[in-house]
Formats: sequence, structure tokens, C-alpha cells
Amino acid sequence: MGISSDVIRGYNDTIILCLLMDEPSYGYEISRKIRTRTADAYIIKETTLYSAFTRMEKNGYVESYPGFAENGKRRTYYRITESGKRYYREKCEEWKLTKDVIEHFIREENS
Amino acid sequence: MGISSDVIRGYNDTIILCLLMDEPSYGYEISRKIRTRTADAYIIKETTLYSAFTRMEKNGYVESYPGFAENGKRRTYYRITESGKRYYREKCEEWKLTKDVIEHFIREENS
DNA sequence: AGACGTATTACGACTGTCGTAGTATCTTAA
DNA sequence: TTAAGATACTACGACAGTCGTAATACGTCT
Repeated sequence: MGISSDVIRGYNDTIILCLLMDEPSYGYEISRKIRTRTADAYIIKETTLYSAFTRMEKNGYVESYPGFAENGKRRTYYRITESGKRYYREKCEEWKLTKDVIEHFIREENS
Repeated sequence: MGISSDVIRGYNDTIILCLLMDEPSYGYEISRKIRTRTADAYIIKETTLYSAFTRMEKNGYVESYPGFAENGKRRTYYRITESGKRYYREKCEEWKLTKDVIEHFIREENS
């Protein structure tokens, strides 16, 4: 039961970028959005999330900039770049192919 | 383009077990079957395949036994165990959940 | 003689995820 | 008032699965 983090692996970047397509955001908010959008089916680990940000900034898919919370506390925001958008769209295309491949090997309970 | 082996990752075992559900087989044949069933969309790496066999035998999902090719050459066959069948069915269930999660973050080109 | 298909093994590198832990501030409830 | 819980991260090392590269060996086809 539960989700296979081994499959999500390699799609965490895509998930994060998807949410950044709407608007810039920051770690904690992204984490919340993933929870709510999946009805708690997937709860990303903090370390996974923040290391994804670091990696994607290095790859040029996102850019960070400093921001502030309502109460004045510092927060690091991330926005998606053009390159990140292209990458995201590629991953969406790739997903369809990958899904098709795997589903050739999935059986329903009756068989 | 092409398949993300990072997503297939963690489903290679499932793919192999699926083929072993039909009949016992061996490395090279499994490799061929994956190619043909996916119309060359997914070509598993030999090292990935054989290390999956080793891992799954250690986990009790498959059993190996010596066999022979038509020409008398030795070949290592693998058959799926009851435990392997259960594992396979669990992974099939898990796949549905995982797929649903990812698809919350996949957009069609129009958007 | 050499290329290609069959069939497998060995070894080390890489990458993304995870476990654990630590820091710091603010709000809320006992 | 004091502790718990939510917010918002960062650091570090371990682990597992995949991949690159290479080697072996035999058979068949050209």
C-alpha cells in the first residue's frame, strides 16, 4: 500500500515544476500543495524537496530569490525559468510513453 | 523522447515478474520479450536485468534452476514463486495509486 | 576470418531519495 | 508559562537501483 517512491523518483522534479508553472512558491508551500492536491496520498520528504530545488537551480530550471512571509520572516522563493517550462513539457510527453510501457506489464486482479 | 529509466526504476522487477507469470524464462529471452512487447520503446539494460534477477532471488520472488538451450548450451532459468506472485499483484495495485498521484501534475499540451 | 546473435558475469560510478538531526521563530492551548 | 505544534529550512552520510564498460564463450552466417 502507499506510493512507490521509486517511481515518483525522477518525477519529483516534474511535480514541483508543475506547481511552479502557476506561480512562484517556496519549499513549505510546495510541500503543502502536493499533500492537498493528492489528498495526502503523497507527502514529499523535506530533504527530497529541498535537494530537488538545489539540483534544479543548478540545471537552470528554477531561479531562487529572497522573499518575506507576512510576519516579516525571510523565505526563499523559486520561480520556474523558460528552460524549466520546456523541461516540464518534455517530462509530460515522456510520462505518456513511460506509462504505456509500464501498463503493458500490469494486470487487473482478474487474471 | 524515449523512456525515463528513472521512472521505470522500481518497476523493472514488476515487468520481469509479469513475464515470469506466464512461464519460466531466462535473461536473454526476458530482454527480447520486453523489447517486442513494447515495440522497442523500452530496452532493458543487461546489467539491470541480471542484477534484478539476483536481487529477486535473494528476496524469494524468483527461483533459478539450470536448463539447456536447443544446442545443449547451459542457461539459467528463473521461475516466479508464490511470494513473487503476491509481490507482483501488490505492485500492480500500487501502480494505480502512483499513476494517479503523478497524473495530478501532468498537463496536456493545451494549457 | 570476422561480424553478429546468443547468454551471462564483474566491477565500480553515479544519482536521487531517505533517515536523522539540528536550528530558529511564531502561534496556540493547557 | 511552558510546552506543543506549525512554519521554514539546512547538513550530512547511507543506501539502492541503474548504468557504463568490459570481458567471456560458443554458434552461425557471409
